[in-house]
Amino acid sequence: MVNRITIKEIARKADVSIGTVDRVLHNRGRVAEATRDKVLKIAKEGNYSSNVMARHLKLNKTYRISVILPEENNYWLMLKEGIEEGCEEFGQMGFTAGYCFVANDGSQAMQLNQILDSDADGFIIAPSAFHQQTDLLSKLREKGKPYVFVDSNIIDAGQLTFIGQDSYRSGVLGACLLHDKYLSDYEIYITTFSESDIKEQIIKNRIEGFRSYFDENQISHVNIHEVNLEKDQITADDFLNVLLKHENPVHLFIPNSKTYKLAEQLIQFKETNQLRVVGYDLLQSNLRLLNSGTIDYLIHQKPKVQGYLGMQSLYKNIVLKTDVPLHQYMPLDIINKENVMYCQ
Amino acid sequence: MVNRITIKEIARKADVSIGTVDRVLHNRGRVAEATRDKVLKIAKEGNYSSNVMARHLKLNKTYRISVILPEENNYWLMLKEGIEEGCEEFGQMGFTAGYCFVANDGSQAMQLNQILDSDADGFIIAPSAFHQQTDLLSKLREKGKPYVFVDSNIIDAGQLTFIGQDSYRSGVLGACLLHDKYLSDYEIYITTFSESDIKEQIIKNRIEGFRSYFDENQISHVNIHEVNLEKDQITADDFLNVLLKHENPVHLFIPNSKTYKLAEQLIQFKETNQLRVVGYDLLQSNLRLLNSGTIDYLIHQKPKVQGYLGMQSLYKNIVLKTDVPLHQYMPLDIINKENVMYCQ
DNA sequence: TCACAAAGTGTTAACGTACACGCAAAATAT
DNA sequence: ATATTTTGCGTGTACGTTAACACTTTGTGA
Repeated sequence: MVNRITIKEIARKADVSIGTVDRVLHNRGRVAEATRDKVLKIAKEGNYSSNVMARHLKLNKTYRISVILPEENNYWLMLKEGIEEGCEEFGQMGFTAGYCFVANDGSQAMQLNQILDSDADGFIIAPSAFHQQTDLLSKLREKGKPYVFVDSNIIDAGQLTFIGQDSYRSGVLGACLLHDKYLSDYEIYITTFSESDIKEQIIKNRIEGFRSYFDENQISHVNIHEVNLEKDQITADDFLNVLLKHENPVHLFIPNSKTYKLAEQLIQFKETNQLRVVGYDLLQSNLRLLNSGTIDYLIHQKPKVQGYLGMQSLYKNIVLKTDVPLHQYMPLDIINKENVMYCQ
Repeated sequence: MVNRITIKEIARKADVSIGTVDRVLHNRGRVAEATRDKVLKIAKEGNYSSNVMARHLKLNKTYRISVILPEENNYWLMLKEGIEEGCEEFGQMGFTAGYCFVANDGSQAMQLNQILDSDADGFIIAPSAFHQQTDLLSKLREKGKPYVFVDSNIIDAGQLTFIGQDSYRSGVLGACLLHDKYLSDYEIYITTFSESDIKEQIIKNRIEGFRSYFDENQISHVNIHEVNLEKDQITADDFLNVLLKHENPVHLFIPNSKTYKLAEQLIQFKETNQLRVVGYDLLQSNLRLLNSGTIDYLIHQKPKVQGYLGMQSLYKNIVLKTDVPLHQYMPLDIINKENVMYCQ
């Protein structure tokens, strides 16, 4: 990186003007084949790469990043925080971000069209923000605008990169946290709620991973139940009664961020049944339950870091023009009462 | 950050030349009091901050960062990796790093003097690299060079920032991971080795935190033992026998990265005693023991991220000239077999 | 043969900053 | 009164890149 060759030097070595070198390097034609080859050879030998500072100074361009998120809750605001941090760091390069929280009603299409019209230079998208079908992505592809997926992925959708967890493995981890070797027979309840399609898929993966742990390790003293409270039309109180009726001890795996929806029931559950509760995501409400000892472990996705990495990826793509890996898997963070205070 | 006022604009508004504005902003004198005030007022109103790109382009300066680490093992090489990543990202700004692994013999002073003479622009230092007393830090302070501590801290030593864990809280976490509510009386062995002063302090903090967990939660069915294998002159095999003789089940807390030194004994221990082993740091050898199920949890400090943050902090200080927090605490990462593959 | 396009190349002015230099006016010294 | 220094300020150039523009030379069609 140090002592890189400059256009001026290439020009001198090739005995042409910097204008010609520029035309060669930028493929804007009208250069004799022989000259072209000579310049390219020298550039390659000198390991030329354009000076980002100088280019940015000349172009004096600002880059607007449009961020598309589902709702303005605690979780997504943490992601936003990370993006803001990125703006601060890449602000010198002229990076700014604008946010759109997509409404879950008829106005989604209109909102997304507005975003398209605003013509940003890059996008950070949480796919679960798409409450209905959309052709936003294909339009972005047509325009050649880079977009990054955070939190959840869509396979082969032309994204620059995906930043998030491997949901299958996070399920395996959840299982491991609920595995008790010394306990004789015990029950595990997997509790879900109905969600949007994309989230549904993530939760399916988590559950698959969760079950695979017990299958692959041939653990048979565990009885796994799966309950979708909304689909099965069970109230939280009824569910609590089901849990308490068991003679065996009971563990709980809640493969979504909505643990808080069972808050009151969980507190009661914990009073009589000392077994573990594993949930997802450090929402404010979940944090309270963690601190009070109601939730034992949360699997955390570091939304703030996701946001930061999203900005960083766009910076690398747009400004540095370097490659970005297609998958940037976030660590599967285990959070409990004792390490939550240093959790990013 | 966007649409910042430029020197030229300030000059126009103040009805002076850019040279005068420059003299004011850089305090290089020979400006009339009245002019000075006028320029400063306009600069402040326009929220002036110098354009880092332009300045860097003009100065065309490269920054050399000198990295001082204890030894070239797995752990510190991960930290180096993070620094290299930072070099890549800030390479456009002319950042490069050079490494010095300090020998643990008489040549330390000579090595450190060489580093001083090489006259780098910033330093990343793992304080445990100082095997003997040194006045390197005071010399760096005299020269006004910024230095960052990673891994372990020295209080009030003039560092730009410290990047690492809160060792006390990490001990608390370790205790939590070894806390079994349903077990009747059981034993916990805290196993240490002799270390350099600075590391000794960290380990003392971890143990203090560890013990405080059981004290504060008034947990009395746990008997905690502390053994320094080197000081107490106990061989690993003898230690194993001590563990196996207990009638109560036994947990192990090894508050340093040297779990691997007990590898064979631990494997035997695990065969008869199914209780948990908690260690520190994802060394290659510890990783093997984790994957084989011998170690249950490792508390991980993300050395790679520490390295990256070190470079980032120096970049922010040297180039952006922004403030950096004095403490940047790393998360207390819980690593087990199931999440180790996505661990940074 | 001339006009005029096309191909191939060079020149130049920015972007915002830093800093050396120069020049006038005022202040001081001789 | 003249010489010299000091004070206050403006000018110009360079960093590396981009892109508009201008200039030659050759090719093409009427």
